[in-house]
Amino acid sequence: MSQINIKKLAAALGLSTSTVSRAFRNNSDINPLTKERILRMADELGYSPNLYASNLRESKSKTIAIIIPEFDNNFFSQAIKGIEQQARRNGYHTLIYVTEDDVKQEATFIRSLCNGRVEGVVMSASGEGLKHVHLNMLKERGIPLVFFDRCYEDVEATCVTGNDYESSYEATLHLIMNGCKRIAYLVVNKNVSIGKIRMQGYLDALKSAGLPCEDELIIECTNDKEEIYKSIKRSFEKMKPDGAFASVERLAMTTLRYCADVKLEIPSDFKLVCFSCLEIADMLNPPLSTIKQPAFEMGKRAAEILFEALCNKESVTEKQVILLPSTIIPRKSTAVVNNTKAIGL
Amino acid sequence: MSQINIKKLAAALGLSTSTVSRAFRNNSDINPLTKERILRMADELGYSPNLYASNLRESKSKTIAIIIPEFDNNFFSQAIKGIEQQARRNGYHTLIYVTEDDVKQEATFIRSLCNGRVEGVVMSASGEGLKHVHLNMLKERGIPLVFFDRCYEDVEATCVTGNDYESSYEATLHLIMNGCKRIAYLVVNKNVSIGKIRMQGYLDALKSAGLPCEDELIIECTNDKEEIYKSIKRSFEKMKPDGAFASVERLAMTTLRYCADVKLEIPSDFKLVCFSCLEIADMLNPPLSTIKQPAFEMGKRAAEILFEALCNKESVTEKQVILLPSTIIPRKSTAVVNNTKAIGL
DNA sequence: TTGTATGCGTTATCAT
DNA sequence: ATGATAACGCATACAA
Repeated sequence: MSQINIKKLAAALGLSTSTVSRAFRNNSDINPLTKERILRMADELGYSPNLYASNLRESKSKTIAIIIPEFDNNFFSQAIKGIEQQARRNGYHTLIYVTEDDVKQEATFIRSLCNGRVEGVVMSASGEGLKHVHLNMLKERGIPLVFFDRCYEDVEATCVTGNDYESSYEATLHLIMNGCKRIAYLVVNKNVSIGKIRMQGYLDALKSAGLPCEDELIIECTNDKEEIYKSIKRSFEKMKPDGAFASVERLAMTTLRYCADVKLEIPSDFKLVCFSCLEIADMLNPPLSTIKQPAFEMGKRAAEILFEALCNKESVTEKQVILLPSTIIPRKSTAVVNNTKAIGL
Repeated sequence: MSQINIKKLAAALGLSTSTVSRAFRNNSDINPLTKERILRMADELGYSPNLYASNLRESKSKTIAIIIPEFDNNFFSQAIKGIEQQARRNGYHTLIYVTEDDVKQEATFIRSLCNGRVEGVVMSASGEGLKHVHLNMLKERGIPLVFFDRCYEDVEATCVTGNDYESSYEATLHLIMNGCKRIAYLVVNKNVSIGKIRMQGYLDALKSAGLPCEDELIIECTNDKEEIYKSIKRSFEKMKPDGAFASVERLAMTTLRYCADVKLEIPSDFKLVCFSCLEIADMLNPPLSTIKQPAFEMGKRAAEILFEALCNKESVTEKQVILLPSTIIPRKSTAVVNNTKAIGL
């Protein structure tokens, strides 16, 4: 099936390719009638300009990429939604890549984007490797990069993230105020930017309340569900925490399961708060206290910044850090109870 | 900054462009040492082949598109994950488009894909308009299409979906067996393929149990949260159902909220079951009985089929319908209770 | 194994 | 307002 191209269309109309080309571009001078005639015929023959020829000619792709570490998370769905919506508004296409928390994958993806495939990248970092050379390739190619949520500190790029330190501090303090004295911190990887910052908030809150921070109350989990459960079980049995602050929703869910299994009553025996974008946190049993990040906003904002950079290529691309405030929503899982048992009568 | 291209690289090496080109393609004959020399120099000068020139030359893009109606849904996150993973394995890139349930958007997206941007499309349909001409464009261009979950019946394309009719029938029967006599059916749009099929299962189950089906127990909702709540309230106040089958998770969540608001006890006064991929359905209050679709599998399978078609271009592209079975997971929200109130003592 | 020459489909420049 | 032509960067058929 011989593809239709501009030459054939021109021939069929008895016109030149330049005229036909003009019909598909808005600005050029062309007789409205001719244009109409061309478009009609194009429609009939099923012609539309070949994308790759145009892109080659104009050296632009009208495409951006989103790179995220995972997908199992409400946060990322919502953020992507914000990015995609913004891209659509700007007439851009959106490529999506999931690294599954693998920095090597991330590097591979980035490399595959540098040959003109995209004009910009919005990304949430996948790890905390030390050399982020792969990201420099983008800069060399003049491809702007905007981080959201998880950033690499050593990379010069604007980052749209949450006020994680403050939120973590507050959430921990919230647990303390409501009576917790032995608070566990649940984290996937305490060396990754986000795990680290959130931990700092936790540590500082403990300190400011004069509570000791015990290493074994910092529970580092993997991404594997079984493993998470085991880590929690091990640490809880030994350390007997009376509360926990989970840096990631998934860890809180496993904690809830563990508590149910060992009949640890929430909130009387144990309190729990976590970062989460779950819309139905209030319908859980018990209703879960959450730190809610503005995920959609974050994605949208990151994309907006990217498109600004794309418009004024000349604009100063200084590294900016934009913090969008999270909201702490206290629910039953951290409520104060008249805990007669604990008081002793 | 004058971009580096194959000519400059060749010049820098004192070689011809063809030799350089060969170094980046695996099959061609080339002296390994030359190749190595070229690659090293390329790395140094930051050269990689221009994507659009290559694509134009080879007329292939190594890209597929995913088109989905919405993003707020666990089902789609998981399905996309399956598709993206499969694409990655096949060395393809993945464009994503969200229609927000707008068939016009869908058509616009499709059109923008027909100029060579993608080699294939995986999509979940956004509506039930009658003319799906926009999809014929794909066929004309020889771009294979695979539906997942929601299909257009009039379009000749393979569809990977759930055994929705059977699941709906069973779920409704489950409610009946557990004592419900006035069962509501909650649906976003009863004319869309999936809403229609699921309704048929519901209706047939009622019929086979000898229960009447009352029109006003079929509650058609929009996508707007407020509206959903109002529709449910209106119908529930008038029709006093003692159970409901929700074709979409979101509707069930609103139902739960409504029940809480009006102190309708679940499962004693009212039972609820719904389609949902929520992993934490068992942690809701009450634990929610669900029909769980294999979302990840569905996406994966749809992508696999697409890539098969992409490999053997010649393969018979007959319309196939592949049904992946869902699992009904009964939980407390549909449990039988010793309902002394109801029995009258 | 390497080089030469041509064309992929489009758009911009220049001429008419 | 329209047409002729060159160039975008690459990959292949063919020649050496």
